[in-house]
Amino acid sequence: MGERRSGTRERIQAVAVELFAEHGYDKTSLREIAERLDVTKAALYYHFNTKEDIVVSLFDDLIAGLDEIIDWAKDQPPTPETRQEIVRRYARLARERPKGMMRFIQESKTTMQELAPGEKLHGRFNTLSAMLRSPDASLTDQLRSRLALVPVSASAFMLQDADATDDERYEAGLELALELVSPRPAAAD
Amino acid sequence: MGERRSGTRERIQAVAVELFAEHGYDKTSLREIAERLDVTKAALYYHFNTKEDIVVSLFDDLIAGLDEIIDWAKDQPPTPETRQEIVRRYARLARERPKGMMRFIQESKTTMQELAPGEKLHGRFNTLSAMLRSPDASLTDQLRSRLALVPVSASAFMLQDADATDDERYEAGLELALELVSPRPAAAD
DNA sequence: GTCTATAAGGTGATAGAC
DNA sequence: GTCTATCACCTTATAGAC
Repeated sequence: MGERRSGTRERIQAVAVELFAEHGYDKTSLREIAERLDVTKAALYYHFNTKEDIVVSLFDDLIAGLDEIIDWAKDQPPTPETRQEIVRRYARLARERPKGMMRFIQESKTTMQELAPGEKLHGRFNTLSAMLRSPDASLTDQLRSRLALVPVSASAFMLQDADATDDERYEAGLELALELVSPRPAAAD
Repeated sequence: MGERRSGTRERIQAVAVELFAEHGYDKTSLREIAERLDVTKAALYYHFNTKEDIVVSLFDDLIAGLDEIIDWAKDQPPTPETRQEIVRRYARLARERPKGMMRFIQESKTTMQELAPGEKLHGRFNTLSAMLRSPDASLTDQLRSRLALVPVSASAFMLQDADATDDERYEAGLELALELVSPRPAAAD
């Protein structure tokens, strides 16, 4: 689809996701987005029909990325190695999103669920989590598999006070996630 | 302070936290809260000066609970047993809050941070997390300690699709949190 | 302690000029 | 592709009666 016009659409997305992550979707007004871009609200409506459409366009991109991982994983054997590779691919995906994207979806679940593609995204995360555990997993293991992707998406802002570079935060998130999907030796006490 | 009048204040809090958890703070209007209680918006203003005051009253209660745990823990040796007991006390605290409270603070961080006591709450969680690790912890261990309390507050809704009772979800959250703060044996592969 | 009525302001969205 | 001007709506909050 030929949408190589002036890049305004992409600039709107970039500014929007940043503001959504910082103040939340509801508290971010179109006026605020427009001001930051030095255009008027009306200009936004040339590129997106509604405010919700902005966030939908953001989610669709992420959903496509998750689908790629799911499509790959469903043909793999359910081994620890596969699970670790899922985590690595997810980490790469998260890292490639615009700043604020993962924080937005992580900290605004309540908002998300009222949006149309929020349901879709939720479903993809469920699918991915299910691939990180065996079908007969205990309740604790189910919870572990659902928690496993959190450090990857959240390390950036969960460690924001820590003295570290973005790369180090990323590595820490990946390491913890890998640990959560790897076989655990008998517990010590 | 003698506030034993009719319990309307408490009913407002209970309804508010439920709606905040479900739709988010911003999307929940005072009209909605009032309707659910079969009173008018103006009646709410007799009990709370502003909408924000409702959420502040909710947070203050939780902060007091966290302070109790912190006060106890700061006189204990920094052993695995102490960390496990912190987790157990936090789990008990979370369990005793009104339904929706933990989900609200977990899924509405963006909203929270703009509210006055949100900062305070954030600080208490930081303090508690610091008590769950050694001062020279690696970045991954720092992340682990920050993640450790999540399953406790989030098991109820992270496992909402699972076939289990509330008690079982609670136990699973506690078990996983305990695992995250307990010494780990050498990794297997 | 709760009501009716209303004020003041921001919001998402649209029409039509350029 | 962006503008000005405007609309209808909903919000938080207040004044004053009962």
